[in-house]
Amino acid sequence: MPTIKDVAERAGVSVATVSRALNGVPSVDPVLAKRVHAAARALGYRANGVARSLRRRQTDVWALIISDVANPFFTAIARGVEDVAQQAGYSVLLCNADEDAAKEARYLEVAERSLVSGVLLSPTITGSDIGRLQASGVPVVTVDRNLSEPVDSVLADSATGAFRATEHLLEQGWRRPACITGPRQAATAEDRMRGFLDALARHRIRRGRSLVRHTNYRADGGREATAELLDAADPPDALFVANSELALGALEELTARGLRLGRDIGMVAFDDAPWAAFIEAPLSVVAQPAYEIGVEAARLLLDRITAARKRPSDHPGAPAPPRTVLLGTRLIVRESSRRHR
Amino acid sequence: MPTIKDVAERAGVSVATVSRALNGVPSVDPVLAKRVHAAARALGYRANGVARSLRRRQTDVWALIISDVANPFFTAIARGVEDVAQQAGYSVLLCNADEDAAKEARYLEVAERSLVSGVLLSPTITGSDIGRLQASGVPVVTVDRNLSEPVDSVLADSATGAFRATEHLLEQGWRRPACITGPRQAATAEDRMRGFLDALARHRIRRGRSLVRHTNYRADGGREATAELLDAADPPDALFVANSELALGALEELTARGLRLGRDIGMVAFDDAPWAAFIEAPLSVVAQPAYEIGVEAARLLLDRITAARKRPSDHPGAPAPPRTVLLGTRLIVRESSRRHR
DNA sequence: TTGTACGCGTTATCAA
DNA sequence: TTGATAACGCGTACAA
Repeated sequence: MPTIKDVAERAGVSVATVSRALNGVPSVDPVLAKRVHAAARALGYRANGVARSLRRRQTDVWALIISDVANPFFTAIARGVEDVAQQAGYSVLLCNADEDAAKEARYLEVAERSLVSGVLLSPTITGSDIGRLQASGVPVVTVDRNLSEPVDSVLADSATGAFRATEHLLEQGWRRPACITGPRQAATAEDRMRGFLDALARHRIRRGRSLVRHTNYRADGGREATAELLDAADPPDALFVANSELALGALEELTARGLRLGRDIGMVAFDDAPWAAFIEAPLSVVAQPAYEIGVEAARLLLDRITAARKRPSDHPGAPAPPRTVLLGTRLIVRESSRRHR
Repeated sequence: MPTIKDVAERAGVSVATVSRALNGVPSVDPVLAKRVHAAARALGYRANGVARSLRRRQTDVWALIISDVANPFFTAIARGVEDVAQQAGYSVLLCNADEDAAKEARYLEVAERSLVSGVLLSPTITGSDIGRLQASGVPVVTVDRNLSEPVDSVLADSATGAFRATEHLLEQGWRRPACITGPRQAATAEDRMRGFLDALARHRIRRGRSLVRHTNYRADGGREATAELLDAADPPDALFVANSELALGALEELTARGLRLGRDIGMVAFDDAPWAAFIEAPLSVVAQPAYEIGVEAARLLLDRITAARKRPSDHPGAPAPPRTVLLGTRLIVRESSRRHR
């Protein structure tokens, strides 16, 4: 691989001039600039990004650490982030924490070591530690889930979405809805359970907590929780499910038992997965604006990065306080939640 | 951020000793090593990955460039790759080319600049240019799709899978199957069409090509192609669809027209998407071993990397010739392809 | 076994 | 406007 030195030799100028010409510094003699570009092209020169980063103490990449690549909700976020990033000249490094706090921590460390210029994170647990990153001045924005410590974040209004979904089930005449939600430490899992419980309380249904199951945010968890609920002494007649992966698991179990949605059991799930409209009884869902979440988060990050550049380590003003963008959800009623007899 | 120098000062040794101690060089006095580790921990030292990479001329990250993050087939591959990578101490940088050759080229360039130690790629088109990477000695393995130039690759046997799927439709009594496949330059799109055409030929069905539609590998493409086929003079009575995204689009169009799978029209699609079993008429599919593809590809890459390390730029032997791993597919028959009357 | 000193490829500073 | 040169932080010959 040719280096800047090779280009300099071939163009008959110093490395400094090459660097300036290639980086578009205006004060370079156009004639020399032309020679430099020609030489670079002839040699197939490509700047060594690593050396550049070392010197600039910053890279043009962001890390996007999501909790589960297999979940279409998160990949939609990724697209939103990516579109904004590309536009602004950044590349995004997508990391899959796989709902595993240890994996997440590893990626957080990689991000730190690699001098990424920003991190977008959907924290596996509310206690995820971004302290080191923050300390080294790397802007962090959380998506989908927030942390216990305050930090820029873009969230959907889970609690309200869950409340409305549950209320909708109740209004349809289902008497005993249960809730299958994610791990206790996941912010969204708590919020959605909260919305569910509030709706039950509002309708004077007692002992709501006994109708809640916490599990991992994956299909297998959804299946197990469904089985457990149905095998209980007083089984539910409807399900509020906290994401589309869990819904897939619930569907499996219901199908295995020959239970038909909308007749034998009602269901609403979070996330409008691409398949939701096509299953036997099309699935009613709480749709989150996933792509927009990605876009907004990327904008927040961009803001922080440019703000940091303006205030380079000395401090003519404290950094802006953390901002939270809360986006609304939309209840899409299809067949699974309607009561047929 | 503390540097190696800070650690050295605090431990009362030279930077060389710190480097050696932290990298586990055995010749370091255990006492000093202990002091070094203590100092590092106390300062919260973390090696600057960029500086390290510059010096070592290599990083411990791989780039995995996939054609579409929203497609569960590719995310399953990603998991396979990741599991092997983690095990071997590598991080994987997931890049989403989004079926866009230009985006893919950008990521290829990022990979080159960032000195990743290996690249896994599902090429958007057979003509994707990996020449520069290869020239700089970065091992490349393609997954799912191959390139026109020979290179390590892990593929599923698309043609055979397509052949069997089509034959299955014919055996079920569907008379006029059509094929919706991906872009002309995508390797899998061609292979699957080939398998389809071979099956038609075998059953003496003429003018097979008029029953093929090329489109992008996304839901919107699937929908359009379906509409076009159904509106044609002599519409098909069954569909062979080349991936699960296209299938989603086809499903949309069929639903909109009130056509029921298995009664009005037959269908088999590539890829056993998580939802395939749950739609109204459960979808018959050609399942590809996606996770295994990822695992095998990662192993191939690992092989190349270690081989390259043993033969560091001098050449006591030519590099091993490109290897191709071809994995089998499995036809899963559900309801959508069975002929009901 | 330890420390000194150099080089990795860039960018940024400074003097000319 | 240009060029020489000093960093950036780390790993490693080489000498001690």
